[in-house]
Amino acid sequence: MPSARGRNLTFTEEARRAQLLDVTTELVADHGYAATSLGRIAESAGITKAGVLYHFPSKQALVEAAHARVLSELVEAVGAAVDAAGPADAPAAYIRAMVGHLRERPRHVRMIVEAMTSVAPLTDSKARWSAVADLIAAARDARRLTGEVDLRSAALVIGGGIDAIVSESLGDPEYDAAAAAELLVSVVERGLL
Amino acid sequence: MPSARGRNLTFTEEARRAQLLDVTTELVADHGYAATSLGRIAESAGITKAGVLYHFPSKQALVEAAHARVLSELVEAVGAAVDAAGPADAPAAYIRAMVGHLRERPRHVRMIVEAMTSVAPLTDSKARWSAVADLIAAARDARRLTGEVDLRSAALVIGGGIDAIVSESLGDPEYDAAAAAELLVSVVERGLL
DNA sequence: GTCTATAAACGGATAGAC
DNA sequence: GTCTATCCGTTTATAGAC
Repeated sequence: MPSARGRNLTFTEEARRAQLLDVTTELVADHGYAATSLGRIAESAGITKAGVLYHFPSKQALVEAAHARVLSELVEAVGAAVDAAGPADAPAAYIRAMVGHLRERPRHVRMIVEAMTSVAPLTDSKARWSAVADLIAAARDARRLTGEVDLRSAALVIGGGIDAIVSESLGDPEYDAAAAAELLVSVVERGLL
Repeated sequence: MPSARGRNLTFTEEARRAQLLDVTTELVADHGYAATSLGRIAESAGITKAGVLYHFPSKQALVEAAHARVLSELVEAVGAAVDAAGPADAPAAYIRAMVGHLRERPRHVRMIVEAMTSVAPLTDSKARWSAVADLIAAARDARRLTGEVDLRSAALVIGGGIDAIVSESLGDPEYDAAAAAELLVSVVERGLL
């Protein structure tokens, strides 16, 4: 597979890049974007600033790459769960997969938040809610129900609810996020939303 | 009223502080915490960096003060709306007041987000959801209903839903946030949640 | 009360050796 | 591929004049 550098990568180069994405995700998640300097990234990876900049053209490019990798992992996991469920159960599967995946990856959550607020503030919100809205519409269809509520608002509330549940379980590992996810599922299944 | 500086403030000093809180809120909301230097704050206020640091001991203290002012304005407005409503209607009043207040103050929203992620990452989430949980419990009591769902999770989902609605209306002023708020209200009134 | 001037450190990024 | 060395801009904060 060709890479972003326009040629094939050696194995060691590939390994370095993966390592840099790892340490960047960890540092940005734990200390924030602003507090994560190239120097700290280099130190954590065991090389120098210049060494880091050989693999990625800039700090921003590196952080964006780390962000993209975290995001693609999420959409892959959730997508698989949704596909495994039938259309009628897709919304429930989505909620459970999102909460389940993110709750187990606190650093991924913080990485996403940090990247959204510090490097990609213009992330298109529609990309997220419209996917959920489609799931709800398909589920209604599969169950031969006529929806009463606005799909966009329903999808937004579901997304916000998921975020709040995940965020809470990050701060309090004792919190039963799975039960909270079921609460959200029950609301969706009962028609509102 | 005694001030944080331990003595009474002159009128001009009070005015300067208020002006600095204003410009700081504006700059942090528009450009983010990291991109808001003391130099830019000073320039916007028409004084110098050293002048700013006479009024506030550090950049962080200034931003925290601006954050606190925005927050207290929010809790005052929402608190008044909740108090004006009866206990039975308090949850609905809370949702409407939150969405209404924040939708009209995009910069306050961004200021709060920026401060939460960059200067006060350890904000106690319980302070927010427990207040909402209390409102729901009191409303159930006033309506002689027995709640079935976990109050904490219900409060979290409501809060997350409000955040998502407000955030969406920030990015798309055409979006009918008031209607979305009514959707959330109807969910609460119908028992779940 | 606000300024000038400056300290002292840190940031990202580049050039070129090896 | 990674390093050393360095540049240059920017940052917060302080000292002391006015």
